Amino acid sequence: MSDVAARVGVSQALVSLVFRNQPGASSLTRQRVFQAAEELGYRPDTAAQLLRRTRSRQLGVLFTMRHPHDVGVVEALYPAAEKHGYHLALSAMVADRDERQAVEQLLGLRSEAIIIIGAESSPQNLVTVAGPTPLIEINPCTRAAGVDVVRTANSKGIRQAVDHLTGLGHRAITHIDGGTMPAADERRRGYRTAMRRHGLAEHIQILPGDYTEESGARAARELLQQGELPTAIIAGNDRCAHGVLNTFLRAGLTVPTDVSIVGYDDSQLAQLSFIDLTSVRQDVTEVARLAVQAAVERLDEGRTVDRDIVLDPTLVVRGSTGPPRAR
Amino acid sequence: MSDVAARVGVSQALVSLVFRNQPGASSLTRQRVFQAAEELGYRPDTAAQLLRRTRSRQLGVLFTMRHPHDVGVVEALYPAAEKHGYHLALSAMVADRDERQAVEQLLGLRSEAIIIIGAESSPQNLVTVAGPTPLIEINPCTRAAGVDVVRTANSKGIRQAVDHLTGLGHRAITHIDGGTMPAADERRRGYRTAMRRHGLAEHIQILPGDYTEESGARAARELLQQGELPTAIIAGNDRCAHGVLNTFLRAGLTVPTDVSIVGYDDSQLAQLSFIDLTSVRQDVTEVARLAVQAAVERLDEGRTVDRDIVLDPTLVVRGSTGPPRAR
DNA sequence: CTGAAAGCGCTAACAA
DNA sequence: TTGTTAGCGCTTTCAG
Repeated sequence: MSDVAARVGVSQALVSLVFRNQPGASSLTRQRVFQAAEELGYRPDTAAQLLRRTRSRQLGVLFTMRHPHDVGVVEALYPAAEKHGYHLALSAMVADRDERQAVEQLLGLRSEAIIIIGAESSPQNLVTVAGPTPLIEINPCTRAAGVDVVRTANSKGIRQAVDHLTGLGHRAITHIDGGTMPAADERRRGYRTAMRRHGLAEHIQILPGDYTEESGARAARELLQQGELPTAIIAGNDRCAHGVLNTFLRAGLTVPTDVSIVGYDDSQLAQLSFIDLTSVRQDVTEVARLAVQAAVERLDEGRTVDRDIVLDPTLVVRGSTGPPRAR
Repeated sequence: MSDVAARVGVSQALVSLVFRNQPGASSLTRQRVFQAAEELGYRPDTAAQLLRRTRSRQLGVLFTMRHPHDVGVVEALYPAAEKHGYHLALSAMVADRDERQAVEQLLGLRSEAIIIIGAESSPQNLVTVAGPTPLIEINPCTRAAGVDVVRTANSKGIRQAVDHLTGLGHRAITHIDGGTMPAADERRRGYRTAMRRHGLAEHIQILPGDYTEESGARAARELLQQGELPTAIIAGNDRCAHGVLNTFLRAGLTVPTDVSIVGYDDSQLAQLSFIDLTSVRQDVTEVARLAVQAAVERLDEGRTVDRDIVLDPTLVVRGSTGPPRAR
């Protein structure tokens, strides 16, 4: 930077102003600075900026790449953050690298807040690691004090699915749950409640799953072996539904004539023409927007009380659900 | 850090040594430093380290999250980098955020080299942006001078697929390509060559695709409409194969009895029990290892000539391929 | 084994 | 509109 300044014949501070688009430099100077920078191949050094600035204007993002829905959220976070003048620092949660380590990395880079997407473990220990840095969890497993949460009303989503199916005439509706995965608990409870509300308590059947395709396939095989199939299945998420769907197709059943299937997330998977899955939509753009907003409220607007932001999901009806075959 | 030093009653420099695990501090001092840090909640500041250190020991990673294979590579990069004492800085390529911007971010953070996974555009402009920073491309679309490349021998992989299918008795083998996507060109050429080598030039049929599920589904529908199905299909990648497979299943065909299908990547998708796709494997662990090694050679061992590292792929035979039905 | 001092590249507060 | 100064938190070098 001093090279650029020397070349133009001005002070470093002025060059700094120009690069930050701050007022206080004549347009002639601006031009000359940019030209000199171009010629010298100068690029501002983020590390030095980070060190010197009072604010880093960086949001840390903790994510896994294994769930299409989470991927969608990350993608949506970029424009959402930019709108408020923030940058994103990414850190992946992968095997052999626990969440704690990932958080440490983001903190070391001076992230002002950390957005965690679909963490599988409790945020409690992260709170102690993060200290005063605001934490925002998207679709967490469990809540913790001091953490903002953005999530969709899972029970409501499941209720919509059950309403839709009963409206079509279904009574034997089975749920394949997500075990201890994020939001699974709420979806399970929502299923029970909705079934009771429709007077279908005796048809309540919950099979264990973990949001993976294989868990869906396993559950489907189990149902096939039992011989007594339900007329509809609500899977814990789209991936699980995918496993159920394909396993049934392979077994020669037709969907939705033999069985109706509902997923959760309305991820790209559900939208594929040959999957064409009725699914409960969580709007990733909206989720991302609200997560960033929560961070901004903490950082720029002085909010200190926790927020629990709940979005209403919407059921997207596609070709995997229909009336049950008359029996 | 000065707080910690003051608390223990030593100089900052000593505390620094301790945190970097450098020799030159007594074990008593070490203990006391760590304890004081714990009590004060001290965490070394990455920005300051980055600024001061002569080497950042950071590798930038540019990636998309949409292809399961790429995700696998990113995950494998963490341990590979750590083995050489490097950290990873992640930057996603998403819509509205071009590769150039992503590279700028990584460069600003002082990445010593940048590993690019499956970029869809030519690396040529990135070379000018990166300047002297080594670039390593994993499965690129096109090669560029000054860039190391790690890839699998795509033509060899396709040849193995063709060999496998002809060995089963197939003659009408169609390829659904990846258009302008990474490695698609080579796979297409490999297909043509292998078919000719088996004297099946007249059976060469290439349908357009783009590595997405939908492109596979589209191609499959087209084949169904034509009425004249090949006995086997080699898809450009696993996602495409997935679209083909499901579309055929939906249409009432059985795989592999009616049609055999081969994918490419051997991603998690192919490994799912209900997909069970014969696929050409690219070993992500090995790819990641070699990419990091290429960076290390440039950075620590003074290599300046470009390298083109080609891995041998291996065909993983699963349930989606079998002998053709006698006609 | 330990400490003092310089400075990485930049920004913020002030002075001109 | 521009320049001066001080220092962010750490590492490095050199001297004890």
